[in-house]
Amino acid sequence: MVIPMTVNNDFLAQLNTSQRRAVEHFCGPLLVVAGAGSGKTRALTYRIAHLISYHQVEPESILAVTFTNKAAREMKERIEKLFAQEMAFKKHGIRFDLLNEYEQKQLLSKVYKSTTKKLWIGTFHSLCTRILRYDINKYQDERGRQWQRNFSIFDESDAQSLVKNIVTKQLNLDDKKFDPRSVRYQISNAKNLGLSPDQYLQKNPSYKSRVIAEVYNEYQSQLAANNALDFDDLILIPVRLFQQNESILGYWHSQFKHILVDEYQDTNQIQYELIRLLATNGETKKSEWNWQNRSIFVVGDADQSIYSFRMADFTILLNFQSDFGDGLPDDDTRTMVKLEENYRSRENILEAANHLIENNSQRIDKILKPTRGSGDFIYCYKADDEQIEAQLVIEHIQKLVRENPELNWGSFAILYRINAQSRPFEDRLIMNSIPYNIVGGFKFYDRQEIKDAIAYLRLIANPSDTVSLLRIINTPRRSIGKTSIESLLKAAQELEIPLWEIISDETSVNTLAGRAAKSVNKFAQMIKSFQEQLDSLSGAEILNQVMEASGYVDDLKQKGTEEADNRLANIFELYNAVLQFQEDSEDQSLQGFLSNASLASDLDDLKEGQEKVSLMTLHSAKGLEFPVVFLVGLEEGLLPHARSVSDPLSLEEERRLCYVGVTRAQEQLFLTYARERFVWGSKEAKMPSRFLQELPSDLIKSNVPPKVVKSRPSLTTSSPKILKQSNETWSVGDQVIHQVFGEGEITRILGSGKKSSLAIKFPGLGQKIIDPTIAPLKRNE
DNA sequence: CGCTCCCCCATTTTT
DNA sequence: TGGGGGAGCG
Repeated sequence: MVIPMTVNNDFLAQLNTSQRRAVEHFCGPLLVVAGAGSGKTRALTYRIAHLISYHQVEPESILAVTFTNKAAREMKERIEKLFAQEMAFKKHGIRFDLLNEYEQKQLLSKVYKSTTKKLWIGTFHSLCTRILRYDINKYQDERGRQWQRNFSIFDESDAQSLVKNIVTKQLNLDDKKFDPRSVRYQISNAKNLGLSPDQYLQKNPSYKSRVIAEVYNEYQSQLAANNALDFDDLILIPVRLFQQNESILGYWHSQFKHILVDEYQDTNQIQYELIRLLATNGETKKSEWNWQNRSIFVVGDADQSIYSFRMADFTILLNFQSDFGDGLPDDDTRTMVKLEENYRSRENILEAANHLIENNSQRIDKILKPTRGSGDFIYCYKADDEQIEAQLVIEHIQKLVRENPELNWGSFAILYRINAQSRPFEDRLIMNSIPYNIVGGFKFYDRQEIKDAIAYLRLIANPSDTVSLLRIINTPRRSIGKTSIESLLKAAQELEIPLWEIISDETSVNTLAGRAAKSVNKFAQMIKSFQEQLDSLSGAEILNQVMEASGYVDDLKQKGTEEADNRLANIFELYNAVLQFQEDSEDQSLQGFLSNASLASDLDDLKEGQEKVSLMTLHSAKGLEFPVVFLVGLEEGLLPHARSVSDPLSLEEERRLCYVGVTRAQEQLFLTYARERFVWGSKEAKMPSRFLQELPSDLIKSNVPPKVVKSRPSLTTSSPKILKQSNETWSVGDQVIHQVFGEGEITRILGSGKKSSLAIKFPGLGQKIIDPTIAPLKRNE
């Protein structure tokens, strides 16, 4: 598809110099250091559009890796729109938004078919899944284990129970000494470093590691037996495959000519290895690299690296210059661009953010340069406990909505360190019937009935998936009891074949299952019939039919409880999700939907323009922005989290987390903390977070009298005035309580004598002129 | 053999 | 504070 160059000139004109350098980059390596709100998504999308329309790059040879599915979707949509705008001008000679709805849709769908559909945009996990659906059958691990293309993706709880079973049942270990959760974590970390069980043991020689390596090894065997992979394998296996098979690597290397990585600071070793292999074809000598018609373009911000618990390593970003780039100092380099202009937040917010992050030692020097006005103060409130904290925040939101027509519920975000903090806010939002959206916590796909339904689908798609089989063989009740299952399972284990192979064979079942045989056979027959129709029925049809045929729906209908009704509704919602997926991706296969479902995150369905207050963790908030942000629970032990305070590096990550929170705010930022808080059912006294002291005090208005009273010289142009009236004396900087407007601070004294009045700034309400002789004011101590 | 009740344990962040 | 697992009962 060829698009006229005139278009490019249009969109390039909207960019600043640095953005333009990034967008116009064609071949070779480039690191884009992109501060919060500096328009990095714009740089990414424009560059992709530019590659295609100006440099005539084939869309299918572009690989763009994002951190969330949502980011991937947004990027596709934005690129789609860019091209549609171009085409509108070219074909109809008018602006895209002036076309009627039908013409718009038609253009978008045309662009989708010709361009965006062919782009490889997605998360590491989803892109790797796509690669594995082609090539996993060519892979063999160090112990000869193999997988088939229809592999299942095990979620964290599947993985967890597998590990737990190995630790406690198979190896009979003391689960106090070998906590299954921590063992699982160790295994995950090993995989993220690219280590096999043996390599892990070699690197950490100790008794404990020997045991963990043993569990790891057995865990891999069980995954293979289920023809299943965990999240980490999705990336580890392509890397191993590329390392062991030159021609497969060669194929994908020549497929992906232009590689873009968003949130590069959050990549871990194995992801880095994947990118390195694809970009360089595995050639380690830098001098041998051929960048002709190829590029590696990464975008990131070390100050927003908040995923080290997932083995993310921002030194990978810090090393980009020496890894891929020219390694020259900042002023001379041609392989790095810094985006420092911030288009999101008010100056006061940026100043606070810059000030805070300067307390970190490990970073690339970079400041956020304001492009908007200074804005209001940052307000900081101390509450007695988490209930009062929530009340304060919600009342404030109501007040702001009442008094600012440009704000609606969707303008607000409440950000916290841990999910458990959400409850009091939720309670109060419900009490006041304010619509809200909570991201995280329990996910849709974690619900029992959804996991059951998915288990049916997984078993149909992948008969080796014994974990799924065991989940649903007697759900709903088919009087297939423990003992019958036990004996079938034992046979399968002895023969080292998947349980399904026993269960799907009538004779074997008759021999082993006793009275349950009839039920087992009937069940197997049902699953078989769906397996036969795997290619002829769509995912949605299979789901619909299997939920009926299995008796799952009838079972719930018969129960008739409110809970059962809810579950039915959820299953229907799942059905809608399959339909939606089929429509969006044009992928009708069950397989496609299952992969998508496994990799879906809660954040992905956070819809914009919903006019709902958003509640989420700081981690979930990355990449988002809101006019008004409440950063809550700023207490020692919470932010920074108690588990991080003893380690300087973790503490820096907590500070980055706080920085991420601060930089989400466009217009106004509120900070809150509680004096005491319920933790595990008992009240605990809390100290204000150390990060509060790291913010510039002259930008912050607090409801706690500061120890040293500082007035802002910039606000009082003349020498400080004092207003004396009746028996009260008022001066600039005084904290007051107004009967109607609440707490405020005197910012100015106007006039003199009888005619004088006070300018008082009320948090969130702005500045008001008040005559203290008419409106009673109280001093706020 | 399945269900319910009770006790104990756990909370950092997530693709 | 809630969910999961184990024990005991119907």
